[in-house]
Amino acid sequence: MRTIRDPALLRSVMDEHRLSGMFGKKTEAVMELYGFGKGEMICRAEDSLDHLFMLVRGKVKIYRVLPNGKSILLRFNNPLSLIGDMEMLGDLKVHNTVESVGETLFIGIKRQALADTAGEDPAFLRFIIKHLARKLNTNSSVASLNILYPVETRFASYLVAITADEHDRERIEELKTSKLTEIAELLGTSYRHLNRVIAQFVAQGLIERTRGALYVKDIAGLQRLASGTLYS
Amino acid sequence: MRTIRDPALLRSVMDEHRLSGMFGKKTEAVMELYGFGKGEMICRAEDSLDHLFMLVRGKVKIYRVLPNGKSILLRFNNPLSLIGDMEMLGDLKVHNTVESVGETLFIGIKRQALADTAGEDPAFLRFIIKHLARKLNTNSSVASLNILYPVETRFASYLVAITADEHDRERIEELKTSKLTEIAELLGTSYRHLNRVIAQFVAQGLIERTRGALYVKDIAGLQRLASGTLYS
DNA sequence: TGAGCAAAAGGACATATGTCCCATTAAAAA
DNA sequence: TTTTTAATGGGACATATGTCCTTTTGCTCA
Repeated sequence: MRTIRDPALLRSVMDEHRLSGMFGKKTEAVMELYGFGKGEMICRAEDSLDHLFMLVRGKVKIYRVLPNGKSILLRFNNPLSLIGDMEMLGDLKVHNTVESVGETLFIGIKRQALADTAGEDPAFLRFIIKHLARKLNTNSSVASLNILYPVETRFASYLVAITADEHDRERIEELKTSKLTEIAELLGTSYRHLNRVIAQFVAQGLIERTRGALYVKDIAGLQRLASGTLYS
Repeated sequence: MRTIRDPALLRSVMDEHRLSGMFGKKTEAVMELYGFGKGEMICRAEDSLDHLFMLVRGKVKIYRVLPNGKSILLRFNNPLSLIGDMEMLGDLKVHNTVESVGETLFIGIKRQALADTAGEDPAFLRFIIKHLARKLNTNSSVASLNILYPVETRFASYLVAITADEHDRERIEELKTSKLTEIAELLGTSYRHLNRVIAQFVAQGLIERTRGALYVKDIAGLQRLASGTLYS
């Protein structure tokens, strides 16, 4: 982790995410920029966090390691998202591991500063609340989805979500097989099983598979399969 | 839902949960008491909520109904817990159904009052944040637990949690079979399968079963099975 | 271009769990 | 107490998914 002292950049990323003027002056005054490199950990279970981070550039991967050593990928987060809100503001221990996927940039607020200034700033607190509420909501959805639907449905839902993200491009290049393992984890299943489901989708003409890349052929069909369930 | 105008009771329940003086005067001024009867719905999906509720007496059951009609029991909440925090403060739609298990009593704050006063009260906002963080944390734990462990482990974990709640009484009277169906839902499994696991636990001498009631015989053994995973 | 290798896909079998239905037991009514 | 009924438990089989390992594919380098 490196501290980046660059007021101009700070102002720029704040504009980028429409954060300027959203918090009180005091809160803004204690914000600093931090950079993380590829694969670097922002936090891991049992750490004590010293900062509240707002991801403003790059992507992070959030997963949880369980007592038996298994780990489950919880989600990828893109800007703007908060890291450490639960821990810093909810007095909780860190439970999830957060890893920088590529280069990432965060706005950070030190614990002490948080208590002194941001913690008294209603605008800031409401901002945190909105994010927490959104996280909780997504989390609940995904949790019920995972427990009530088979992988087939979840994967269809995932494909729909991803494809929507990717705008009108129907090709999902990110799905190179190195990523399939990751998707399997995200869906809470094994690579083997995901593979089975993919084969089935291909047989049904829903998607095509070439050299490890997947192409969505029939988004409507996938939506039908996902039957209203959606990731987030 | 009935409005209960009883300042003395309000003061009493606030004391009971150490809420007195926790919020600003303005916030306290807009709090009111509401009562719900057995089986009454506090809210259900797609409703628009008019109040933020704090459960101060009784127990509520929170579940989610999914597009395919299936429903999953998310959790039971005891005082002190918040209902409508995500919706009122996070601008989200209601997704979960909240049902009063017996008679329940809530402190309610009207939407408008919330925006006018509580929304500007840092103490109140921090209180909300703590609760949201806690909910999110519980939720994530349960979600990963559900996806990574078999019902056997989850049920062991559930028994340990319940037994701990019940203090040193090792008998779990609430587990009358009418409740077993509910527990099955909570665990995200079928009654049939839960039954199988119970039979197995009985065979292993971990619990005993008589006329629909379960008795924990070997809590240490259950803890071993739960292997560090815990509900909440 | 072909041998060797690594990545990806798939086969076989085991386990976890769901569904359907029947048997058994407890509760209620006669 | 006997009969009826509903609640509870369990059997049989189907499906979803995991694990392990083999086959296939595509790639690299000689």
